[in-house]
Amino acid sequence: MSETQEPSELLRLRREKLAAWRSRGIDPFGGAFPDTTSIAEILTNFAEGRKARLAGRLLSIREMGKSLFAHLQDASGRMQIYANLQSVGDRFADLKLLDLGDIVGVEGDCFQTKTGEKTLRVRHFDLLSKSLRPLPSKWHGLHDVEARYRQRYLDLVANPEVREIFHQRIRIVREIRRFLEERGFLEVETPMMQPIPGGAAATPFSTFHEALGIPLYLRIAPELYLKQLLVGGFERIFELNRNFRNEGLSRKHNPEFTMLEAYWAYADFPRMAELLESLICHLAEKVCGGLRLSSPTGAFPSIDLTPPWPRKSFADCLREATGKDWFSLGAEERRRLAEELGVELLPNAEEIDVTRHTFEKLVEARTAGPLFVTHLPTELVPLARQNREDPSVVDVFELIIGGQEVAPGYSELNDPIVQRERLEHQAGEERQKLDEDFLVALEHGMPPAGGIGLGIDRLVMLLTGSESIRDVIFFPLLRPKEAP
RNA sequence: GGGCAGGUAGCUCAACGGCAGAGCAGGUGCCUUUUAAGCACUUGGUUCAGGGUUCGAAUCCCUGCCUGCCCA
Repeated sequence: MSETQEPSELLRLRREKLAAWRSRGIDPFGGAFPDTTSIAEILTNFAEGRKARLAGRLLSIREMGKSLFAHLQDASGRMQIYANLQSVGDRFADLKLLDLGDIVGVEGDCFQTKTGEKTLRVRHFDLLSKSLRPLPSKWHGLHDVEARYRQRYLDLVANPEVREIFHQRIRIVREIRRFLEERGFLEVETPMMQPIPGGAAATPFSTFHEALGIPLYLRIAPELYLKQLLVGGFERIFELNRNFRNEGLSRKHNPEFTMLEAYWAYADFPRMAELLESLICHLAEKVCGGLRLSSPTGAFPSIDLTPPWPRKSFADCLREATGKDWFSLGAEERRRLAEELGVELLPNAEEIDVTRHTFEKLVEARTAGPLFVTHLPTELVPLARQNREDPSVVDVFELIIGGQEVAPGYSELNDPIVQRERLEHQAGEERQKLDEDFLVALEHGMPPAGGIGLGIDRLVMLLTGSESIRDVIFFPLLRPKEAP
């Protein structure tokens, strides 16, 4: 709202009511209102005549002459309140100055209306915060997608299903921490600002440290630091926090996103697959109430997480998808085959990217899963251990659920000489930066270890049936609206 | 970056070349167990912005901004 413009009548009237409260000697932005009970608790342990104090936001008001019904919403739910001339006496007139959206504290006793609704008869009330702007429609909620993301608080007030998704997200994150801690993993924190952004292939955000006079980058992955902690003697660690990638926005991408990485010394990738399988099943049962998920995009009928989940090699997947023994074909044959099967390729795509895109399009996108795809080509995964029998593949898995890559898991590469070569001779789009400090650490000896990464936002999308990453991040990045 | 769809009252949406409307919210009045309360009356618009076509534009055209979806 620009300063010079005449405020709308709606806003003007609310400010007039604000002044009316003040003229009655009441601060419309009141102080504390302690010792309240949650609405959920009162409704659960409801008793006729029970005394209670509640605080929350007014979501509806039904005036009826000398009495009034309203609904109050707090963090735990909503409850009807009732007041009449007898119950609040002189202050009944003040009730007329309340608006939808006002935050009030009430005190009174419980009763049931003749239709059976559990209700609080108000004996005393305080205005705790005057709302100067109207709430979204009380039964349509807030549909405007842009407003929902830009003013998430309105989305949360008006749309209960949105609140529920974020509660689920909170439970998922909490359960991940508990699950790992119960198994002896320690949560650690490593740098978010790194001199060399390593551990993944992505464009970083850059910043600058004035005192040292050096550029720094927001991390694209914590991997190289977590491995240094393995070198230092930590054996089971995880980090569950934000990564940053300076890339486009989409249904599946937000520039900052939450990632779990866990490392387990002396374990290997099959062990990590078991850990991940039991973690995700645990989350589904704990948070979604079962192992059957609906596919968020609607691309698959439903997803059954009942373990054990199948394991299949990358080569076998491609053989089934293309009908040919992919890796025995020449580069030209692969490209031709991929294009015949509808994979779009850039003319200058490197060989490994032809394989990668073919896999993504013909296997990943079509797999409802869950499926552990194992033994990816070595060039695709520079930080994983090569297979003993076949050094052209690495001892890793890629977990696919709902047509999406959900989590990678590795037998980590701990040979410093091979690691250096692999980082120096990378090809294709997944090229990573060389971090000398990391290589020196490996030279001091890193125990063999298994590692996993789990994108939390996409996991939450999957477990809550959300179609967009913006529905599981409170404040997704949007282009800022220009000031008028 | 490309394609498609969209942006109208606080909210949810109509009107699609001919008076800018409805429901809810808001205001006034009536109403002491209502609950999408009810009844009566009623306020509220830079139709995203700018330009063009036209007797006349929310509507058609162009440019820009923002959003969503699909593709890269």
